[in-house]
Amino acid sequence: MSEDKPEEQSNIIYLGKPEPVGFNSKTRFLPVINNTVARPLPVTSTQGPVKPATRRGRDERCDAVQNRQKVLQAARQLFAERGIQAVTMSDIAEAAEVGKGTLYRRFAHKGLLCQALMDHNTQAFQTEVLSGFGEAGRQATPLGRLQLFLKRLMAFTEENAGLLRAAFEANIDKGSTEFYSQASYDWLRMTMAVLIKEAIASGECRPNLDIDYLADALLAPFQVGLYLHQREVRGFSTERIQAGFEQLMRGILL
Amino acid sequence: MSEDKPEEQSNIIYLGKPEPVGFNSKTRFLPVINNTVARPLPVTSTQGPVKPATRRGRDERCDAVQNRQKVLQAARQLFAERGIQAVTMSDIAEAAEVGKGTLYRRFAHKGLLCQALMDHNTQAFQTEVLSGFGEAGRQATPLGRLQLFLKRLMAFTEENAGLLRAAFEANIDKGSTEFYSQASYDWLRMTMAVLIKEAIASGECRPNLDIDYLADALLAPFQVGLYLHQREVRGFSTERIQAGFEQLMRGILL
DNA sequence: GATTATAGTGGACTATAGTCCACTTGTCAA
DNA sequence: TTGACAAGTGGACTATAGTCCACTATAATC
Repeated sequence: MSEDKPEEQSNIIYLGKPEPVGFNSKTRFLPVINNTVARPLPVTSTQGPVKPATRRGRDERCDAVQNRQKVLQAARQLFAERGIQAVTMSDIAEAAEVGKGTLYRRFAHKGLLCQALMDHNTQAFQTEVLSGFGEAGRQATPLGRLQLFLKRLMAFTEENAGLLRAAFEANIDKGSTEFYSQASYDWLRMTMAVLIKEAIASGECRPNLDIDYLADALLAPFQVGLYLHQREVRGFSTERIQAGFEQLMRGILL
Repeated sequence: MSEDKPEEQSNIIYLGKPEPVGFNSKTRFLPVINNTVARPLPVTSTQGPVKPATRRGRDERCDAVQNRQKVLQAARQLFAERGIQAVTMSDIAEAAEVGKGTLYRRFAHKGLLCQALMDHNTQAFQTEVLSGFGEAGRQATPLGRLQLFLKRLMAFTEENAGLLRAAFEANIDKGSTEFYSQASYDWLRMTMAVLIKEAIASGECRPNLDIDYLADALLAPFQVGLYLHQREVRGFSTERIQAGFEQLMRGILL
């Protein structure tokens, strides 16, 4: 990773890692760290004052902070006006009144910019998961929480469909396998793995499962391209998808 | 679809459609139609003489046929020399000694060109599936054939990894949901659906499954980006993937 | 074999992504 | 305060994808 390039965040706090403990454990309700912007940001939000220092301990310059905000604001507005696909990086730079170098320094490509725009929603999602889904989650069994997680993932996909789609496309453009190395996917996978593990521990799932494989495999049907195809092109309802997935978890074999 | 644009093939012959009958039925061992090149081509191969006429009944011009061959040959060689990613469409046009207009008329983007280069392998795959996997298939139960199918799909993915990856990336570039509308994916899904249906009929799978949903969901873990990530980045063996998928089909619930 | 409609051709051209680097600004520490 | 230097900036520039269209070759028809 080069010195001056936008760095991909990796200090997300995972559920149950490195020593997975009970999902309900108080100690696990940790803050979620933003994982979508170019630089480490505080827990609060993309908007807030930037505290975390760079390698040498120097604060992010305030003109840089301003420019980041101008870029995000311009992108939000242009996306709303013309649709995400129709907006180019140059458009955004121009509307934000910054140079392309500045834009690309923060957001190496449109996908990362889209991820940054989803930041607030992403954090809400992560926080909810880490909090164990509030009251509903506390009353549920581990398997119930796994199902709550997937339901919440579907809702997240629905409400961020446009940005997720654009982010996916831009990320794939950088290499189709690298998508699965991203922190955001990693977080989904780790969360899924913990939830499966706990469902095994509670006796609701079979023992001796290949958890790491199954975490991937069970997330795969929710991959944004396929999910949106099912919803928009094939006309599947969310209920149908949920029910179908339920069948998958139960297994197709008699 | 505009008149002069490369058309995406759609006259694949599906297993068991529109009236699905027994997989073993002799009548179903139909020829497979090429689904990867810009124009309808005969069953035999991309190389063979071109017969099928255009809408008005005129044969494809022989200079066009030659140029198609020159393009494919040039692409094959350049891909081998420099790697697929490093070769641009202009490189290919230049090496094939044709103009860019000619190149794009046949292959609207690199993905379709990659698909055309896999054509031979794709046909071999489809033929094998339609033939019921030869002797091994005839001795297997419907569920056994479903497993043979997925094993063969994995082998196909392994042997065409580079082209599949490039084709996937280029296709996603045109819209992440459209990938799943392609004839090639459609063929996989329909095949999967028939195999599940037959396994239900034979009593090996639960009845009342949402076959159309499950066909997608069970193919999703084999999506090329995820599969190659598991193989190359995470170091999963093909055996591990097969075993994990077996667990998925059995269901994770106790 | 001449005619004609039209498929096919090629390369100039446009659009966009993304890089590069000389220059400017802000922060720190002396 | 100020000097040094890292961080940040912006726009010219390069690379590539993909379009467009005047022109050419050829298959079908007369």
